[in-house]
Amino acid sequence: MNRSPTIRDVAKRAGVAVSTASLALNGKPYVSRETRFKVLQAAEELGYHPHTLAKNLADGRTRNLGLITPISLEHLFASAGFFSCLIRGMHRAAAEHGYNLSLHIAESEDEAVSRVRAAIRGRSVDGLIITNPTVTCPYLRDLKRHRIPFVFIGRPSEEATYVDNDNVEVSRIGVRHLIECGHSRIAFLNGPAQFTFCVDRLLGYRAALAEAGLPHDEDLVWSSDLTEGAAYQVVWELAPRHQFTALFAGSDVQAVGAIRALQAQGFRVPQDVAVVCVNNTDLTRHFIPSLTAVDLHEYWLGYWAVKRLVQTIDGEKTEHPVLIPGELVVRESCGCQPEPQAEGGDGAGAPTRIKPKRNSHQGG
Amino acid sequence: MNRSPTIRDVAKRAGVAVSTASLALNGKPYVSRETRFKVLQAAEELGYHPHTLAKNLADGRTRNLGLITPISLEHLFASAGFFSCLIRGMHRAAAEHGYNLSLHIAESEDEAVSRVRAAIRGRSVDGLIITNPTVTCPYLRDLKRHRIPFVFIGRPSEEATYVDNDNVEVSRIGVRHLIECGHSRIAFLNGPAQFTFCVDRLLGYRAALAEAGLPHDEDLVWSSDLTEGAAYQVVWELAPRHQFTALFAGSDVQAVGAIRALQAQGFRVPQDVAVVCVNNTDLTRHFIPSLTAVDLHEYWLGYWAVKRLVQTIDGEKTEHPVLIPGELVVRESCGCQPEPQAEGGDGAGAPTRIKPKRNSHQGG
DNA sequence: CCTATTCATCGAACCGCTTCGAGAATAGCG
DNA sequence: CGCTATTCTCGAAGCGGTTCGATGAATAGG
Repeated sequence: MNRSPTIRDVAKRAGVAVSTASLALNGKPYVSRETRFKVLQAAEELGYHPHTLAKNLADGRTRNLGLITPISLEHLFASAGFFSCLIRGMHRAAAEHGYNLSLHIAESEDEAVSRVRAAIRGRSVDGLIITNPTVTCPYLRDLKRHRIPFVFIGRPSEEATYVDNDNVEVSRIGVRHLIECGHSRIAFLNGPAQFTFCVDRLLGYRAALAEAGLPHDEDLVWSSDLTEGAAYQVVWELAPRHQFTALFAGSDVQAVGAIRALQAQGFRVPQDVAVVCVNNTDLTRHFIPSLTAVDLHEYWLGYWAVKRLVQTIDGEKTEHPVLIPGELVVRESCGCQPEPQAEGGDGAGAPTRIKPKRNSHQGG
Repeated sequence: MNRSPTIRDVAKRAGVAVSTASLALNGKPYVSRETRFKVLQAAEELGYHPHTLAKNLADGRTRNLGLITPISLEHLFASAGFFSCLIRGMHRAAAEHGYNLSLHIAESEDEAVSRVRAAIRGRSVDGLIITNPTVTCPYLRDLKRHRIPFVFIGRPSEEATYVDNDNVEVSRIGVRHLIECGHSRIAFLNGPAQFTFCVDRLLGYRAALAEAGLPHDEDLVWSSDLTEGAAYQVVWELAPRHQFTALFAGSDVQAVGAIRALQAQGFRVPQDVAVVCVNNTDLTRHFIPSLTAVDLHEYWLGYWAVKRLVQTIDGEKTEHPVLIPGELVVRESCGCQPEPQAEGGDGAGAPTRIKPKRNSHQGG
C-alpha cells in the first residue's frame, strides 16, 4: 500500500543486496561508484528516508539527549527567561551534532531521580544533562553505576563534569563596574548560601574589592531569598544601619526589592545609591530606572553543556568544567551615564555593552 | 557480560516462551495467574526493564510528541516566560499519557518547515505540536498528506485543530475591569493586526464596550509593535490628541512603553490614566506601579495542546478548538485599590507585596 | 604464472520487542 | 460422549535498519 519504502525496496530497485544499499546510503567505503549511484538514485526515486527508530535500535545509539530539570527552582528559571535561552542553546548544539533533545521535567527532586532512572532503564537516551544539581545529588550513583554520560548545568557539590556561569567573574564584573564608577562602599545583596552560585559570587565580590585595594567590610555582605519581598525586608532593615553608596544585587528581582526599600527610605537610585545586578532580563530592561545588569548568557550555558555531553559520549576525556563569562550591560541604575537613554528608540533604549575579556573557557 | 537483561533472559528464567513473557509483562489477557507471576518474578529478580527503542520499533509507535517552535517570535516567548510555562504544561500532559516530548526549535519559518518534514520522514514522532502558525503555514500540506496528527498552538488562518488563549475573552476581561473602575473613555494599544490574537483581542475590546453600552470610538484603537519603544512612540504621539482616562495594552512590555510615554507627558498612572495589560509576568509584578494584568495561563495552553494531540492520535475526532480563559490579576496600575489577593500559582514573586509609601510602618 | 591483497558484493544474523497463527489443554453444552 | 469454544502457551515472523563473515573478482608482487 502506501507503506513508506524501506531499505529493502531501495535495494531491490537498485538490484543490489540490502547490506550494500546500507553501505551506499551511509557513505561507507567499499562501494563502487556505479553501485553507489544506482542505490542513491533508487532511494531518490522511491522517496526513501531511513526509519530513525530502526536505525537507532540497530546500531545501539538513540541519538537522544535528555534534559532533566527539577523545576522546584522554577522561579529562578521563569524569571530570567533562563529556561528558554538555555534550551535554545542546547538545541542548537544538539542539532549540530545530530542529536535530538528530549525533555524530562520534574516537579520535585524525587521526581527528577525517578526520571533519571527511567531514562537509564529504558535506554532511551545516549546522555543526560541535569540542571541545578543539589547537594545530595541522589542520581549520581545511578549515573555512575550505569556509566551513562552526563553533564551538570550549575556547579555540583560533588565532583562531576559541569558547565556553569563563571559566577566569580560575574560578580567581579559587576562590582568592578561600581568601583570604576567611583564607589568604594559597596553593599552586596547575595542569594542564599545554599546555592553554589551564591558562594562563588561572594568570592567574586571580594576579589573585585581586593583588586582595587578597597577594604572589605563583612557588614556590607547581606543575603536574602530570591524574591522581591525578601530583598525588600533585608535592605529595609540593613540599609539605614550602614554607610554605602552602591549595591550589587544577586538577581534582577532582588534588585527591584532592594530599590523599592531604598526609595522608601528616601534614597534615590542611582544618585544616592548606585545599583548593579545579576540577570539581564525584561525586568532590568524595562524597570524605571532601567537596571545595569550582568548578562549570564544562558544560551551558551546550554550550548556548551550539550557540547560537553557529546564529547563525553564520544569518549573524549574532558574533566575540567566549562565556565561561561558574563557580560555587563550598562543602563541607568549605576548612574554612570549622564543622560537617560534616548526615548522611544528600539525598545529598551540601546544599552552600552561592555565586552568582558574573552575567557578561553573551552578546551578543544 | 554486564549486558542488561532482555525479555529472552526473563523468559528463560521463568521457563516460558518469549511471547508469553511479553504478554505477561504487558498485562495482556490469556496468561494464567501462575505464569504471569513467574514471569514478573523473574523480571524482578533480573532487574529487567524493557528497551524503549525496541518496543517502539516493534509496535510502530514512537511514543514521542514533537514540539515545533519557530523562535522568530522569541521576544513574545521570552518576555512572558511563555515558553517555560507552555513546556511545563505540555510535559505534564505528555507524562500523563506516557508520551515523551522532543524539541524542535527553528530559527526561521523555513527551518520550521524542514524540521516538520524531517520529523515526518524519520517517523520519529507520533504527532506534532506547532506553535505560532503563520498565515502561509507551509507545513500544512505535508502534515495532511502524511496524515500525521498535529495541533497548533495559536489560531491558524486556515482550518486546523488548535488550542489558543481565548483572546476575545482576554481583552474583554481587561477592558471590563476598567469599565467597572468607572472608566468610559478607554484607549486600546493593540499589537500588529497580522497576529490572529490581536485581531481577536480587538473583538473583545469592542464587546466589552458594547456590553456596557459605551460608545466605541475608533480613534482610541491604536496599534504598535510589541516592543517598548514602539509603544512609547505611538502613545507619545496619540495620547495628547485624545480624551481618555484608561488604557488597555496588548502586552506587558507595551504597557511599560505606554506608561513611560504617558508619564513623560505629565500623566500620572493610575491617577490620570489607569492601565491594564495582557501577560502576567515578572515585569508586571515588579514594575512601579505594579501592573494589573490578564494572566494567560500558558501552562494550560500547553497542557491542552498535548491532550488534544493525544486524542487525535487515538483517533478521536475533536474538531472544535480549545480556548483557554484568561484571568485578571489586579495590582496598582488600574487604580482600583487592590486587595492583597492571592494570586493563582505557587507564589513565586506573588503579591506578598510590600508597599513602599503607604505601608512603610508595616516593616518587619 | 601463481599467490597474497584489496575491493565489491552478498546473505544471514542480529538489535529487543510485539504479534500472529497454530496447537494443546481445558471447559461448555446438548 | 463427542464436538465446538475458550484459555493458555509456543515458535516464528516481523519491525527496518546495521554489521559480520564469506565469496569472487580484480589487482599487485615476486
